[in-house]
Amino acid sequence: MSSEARKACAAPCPCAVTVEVRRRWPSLERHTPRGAHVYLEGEAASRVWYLRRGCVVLVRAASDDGREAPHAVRRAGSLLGLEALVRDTYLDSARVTADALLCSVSREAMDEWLQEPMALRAVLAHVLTTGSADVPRACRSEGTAVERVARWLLAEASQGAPTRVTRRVAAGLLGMVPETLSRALARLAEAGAIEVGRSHVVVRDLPRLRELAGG
Amino acid sequence: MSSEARKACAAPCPCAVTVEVRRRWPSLERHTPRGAHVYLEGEAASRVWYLRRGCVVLVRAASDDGREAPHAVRRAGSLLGLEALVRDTYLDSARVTADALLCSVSREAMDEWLQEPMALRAVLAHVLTTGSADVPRACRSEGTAVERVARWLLAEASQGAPTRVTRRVAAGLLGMVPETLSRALARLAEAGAIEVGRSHVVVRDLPRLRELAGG
DNA sequence: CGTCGTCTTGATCTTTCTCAACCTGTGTGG
DNA sequence: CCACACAGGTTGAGAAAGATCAAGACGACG
Repeated sequence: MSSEARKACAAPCPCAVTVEVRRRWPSLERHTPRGAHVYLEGEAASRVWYLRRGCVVLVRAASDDGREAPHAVRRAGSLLGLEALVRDTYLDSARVTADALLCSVSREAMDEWLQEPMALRAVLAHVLTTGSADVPRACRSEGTAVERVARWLLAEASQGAPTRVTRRVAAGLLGMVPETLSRALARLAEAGAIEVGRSHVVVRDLPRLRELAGG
Repeated sequence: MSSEARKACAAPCPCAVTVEVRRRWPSLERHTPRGAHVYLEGEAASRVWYLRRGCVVLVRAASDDGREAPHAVRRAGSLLGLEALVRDTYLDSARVTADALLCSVSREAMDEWLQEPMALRAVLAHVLTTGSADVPRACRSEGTAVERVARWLLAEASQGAPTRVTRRVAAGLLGMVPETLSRALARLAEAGAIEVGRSHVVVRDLPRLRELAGG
């Protein structure tokens, strides 16, 4: 992979995968409404999806009490269900949180597509990049709730597109309950770092936010 | 990737990467003693390593207070520092926890090696597999300390080779302090599921352990 | 045999979870 | 067009889990 290609992959979007997919995949697109599931945890992993538009959250059953814990957000330009290449069942459920435009191929077609060295490289780069960009480990030893939320907001801000997820999902990503997230946001707001509304969060004072995220 | 190749990749070891590496990489091996670092977080990502023997833990600085949080264990047969393919610096530090036998190649050589479709596939499979096999998210919403420890022990047991890591590292992986891990192990022991010594943990009653991990 | 580092155990304190009530914007049906 | 139900969000008080601090025990190693 050339240094140039590496840079292209690291860029938020359009990344190499997008380019490759655009060029190669049959344009069998499907609109999927908010709330719908793309695939379910434990289901036979038979297809791989490409998310052209919208937003999808990956959730995994927390335990047998039926609750679920979201653990990653996938935005436009992402491949979903890649575990189909190495496993027989999906590891998590993918739920649409913002109306999505998806195209998919069967595992076999994906295998075939990966005969192309360029495609294979693009996918590898994609996996390495998204894997490392995921939400950092969410546990108490990573700091207090306020610090973790501040860090998450910083990561969001640096990504450009604001994540449109509900409080419940955001809290899940951060490993806390919605109430705690709400309180943390309130603290950050009263410190003047952000502005919080029922349905929006805007960063007001970036240095201050960084400061609150720091220690 | 054929169904057969997929199965081979999913197998614990030797996986496709091992086979490929054995065949292709120049056998420039280097012994690295326990405690040494393979690479450091933030360092220029110039090489990729293959861990032939031993055990390595990946740690990431928790915050600016100097503490570090381990977030994954890599055993024999793993590739280390793959972020070199998509980034300019390493995302975490790799520290040897059991005397290791490593061989490494420069980023450029790795790029070149990846010209081989087989190699590329093996690496993709490897990344997808290890990525999904990592320790599950460690946060309170994933259950109590006892449950998380029980789950971790089950995962360990199913992997065959017992992880030889210190309590400190194990606790870090699970997102708790060593004291909490110690107490959780004591609880599991008094429930008869395991036997705990200063330097060993043996599963005694698998069904009981599963039960304690469950809800 | 003594020292050091790791592990364990106990007491206390902080944080977050839980449960409950209340608020607010949205959508529905009369 | 308005009343109403409803889901998602906020806020408060109490409980529980884990972190912290401190002391002691065990094992490795010189």
